[in-house]
Amino acid sequence: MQMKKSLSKKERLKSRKQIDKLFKEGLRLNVPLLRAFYVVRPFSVSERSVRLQFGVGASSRTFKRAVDRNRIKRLGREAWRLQKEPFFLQLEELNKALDVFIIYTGKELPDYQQMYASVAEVIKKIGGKLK
RNA sequence: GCUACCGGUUGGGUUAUCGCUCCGUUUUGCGGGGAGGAAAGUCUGGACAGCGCAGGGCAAUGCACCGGUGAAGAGCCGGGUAUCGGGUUCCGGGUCAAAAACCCGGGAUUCGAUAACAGAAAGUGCCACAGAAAAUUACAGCCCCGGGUCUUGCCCGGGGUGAUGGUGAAAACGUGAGGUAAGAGCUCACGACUAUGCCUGGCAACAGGCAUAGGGGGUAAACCUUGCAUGCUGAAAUGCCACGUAUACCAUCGGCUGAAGGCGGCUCGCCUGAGCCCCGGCUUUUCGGCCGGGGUCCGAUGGAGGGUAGGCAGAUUGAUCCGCCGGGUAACCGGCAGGACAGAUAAAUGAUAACCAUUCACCGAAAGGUGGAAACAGAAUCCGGCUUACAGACCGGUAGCAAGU
RNA sequence: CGGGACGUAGCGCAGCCCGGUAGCGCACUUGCAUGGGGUGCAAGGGGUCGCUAGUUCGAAUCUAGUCGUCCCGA
Repeated sequence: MQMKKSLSKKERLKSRKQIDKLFKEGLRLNVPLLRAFYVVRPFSVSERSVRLQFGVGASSRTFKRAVDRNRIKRLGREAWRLQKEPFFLQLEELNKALDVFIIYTGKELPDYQQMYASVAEVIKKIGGKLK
């Protein structure tokens, strides 16, 4: 596929139903600063499902101001966008689809470097478990 | 000039690479738009939508000097009044031998700030402690009368008094004179205040003047009274489409008698019999019997329950903003031509790098170099306001300090 | 997006309506009782009443603004 570094609407988790299901049935994974929920689905071309869907969020309990929550989500999306490519290839090989949702669990506003490193770790761990 | 405080305006820019969202065109490229002055708090006023609605009253809530403005308002503008602060000037007093200066008090005028600014003379309540008394009150004191006692005096009883005393946040108009047994707005003069009437100025609030009457503590962000305003709900409103489920149950109404005797409106309640009808199996020559399964109403509206959690409309161009001209003290209004104006929905507006502005620290004689800092904060139906948060820069005002004229 | 409640001692709460003394239980400190501890008894300390203004002579209480915590509505 082209545009390997993009992250359009289709590749983001948008449906409330799907996200609720993910929290309820998905597997959980903790790394410093982040908590990830993920679930592996069988992939079929006929129904227009997407191989890899992603979402990110932060608790409004710990981050009261909307500016800070927006900032965390933007940094999270950016880090995911730049690092998801090898992941995608692995899924294609296995013919599976994957949903991932990341929640920021730190208490203070992160900078880009921290976020990038944490997301990299999440991808590494999930990638290991897929095998 | 510096520092502090207050008010107002503004709320960094350019480029490259990789992305996000909407629109357009074409087709997988290109072009264009993409957070705020507060988007915030949700304190207010509307628009819009659904439901409700004969008329009147009560209740509840909100507002409260006057005029203007506006769709409306607890907004804004102008004016009035009150309080506070400053300046100028005048008068009186104190300090001093005297003047100046300084301090205190008052008047006039001017500048600025603040005000939930109707009513305490409709009624009710409250005013701790202290004090005689906190609003029809007498503790001490003062004065009068009667009685007791030998008189001054003292004691007992009755009465008058709001001047004296100390208390308190607050003590029953102020000053002077008359008056009295002692006293008191008890009376009088002047002054202050309140109410009413008239005159003058003003659209009005109100101000000034004259006359008459009055003696009344405070508190309405205590209850309350008066006047005015307000139907309720709130985009999760509301309309449509798709998906999906159960009319099992209750109420009202209509149709309808059927494969079945009638009613209750559909399996045991009654007449009358644990009934009747259909299908299948077994048995029987048939009638019949036994076993198993199914049926014994349909529809509309509302309630209640269950299901769905997707899409479209609402929904982004409007009481809009910028510019010029005109009117108005101003808020604001009118006219003109051109331009500008996001639309997401687990929710776009971002990341990295460089440079230029702003500013701080250090190095340097300078040019310059090195390293930092940059606030408050993120649209969610849309507007008008209010309130709160805010780095730096610029403008204005006030106060202090330093220097000069 | 729209409603509502609560901030008082280390902890859990009362007082607020209708203004004047801040109180209760547990905990803490000291003493008594016991050989010691627990239990019990007696005494004591500890408070910007979330914060900032206003009304009032006077505010935990009334009013306004503000900060924080929690809850409810598909």
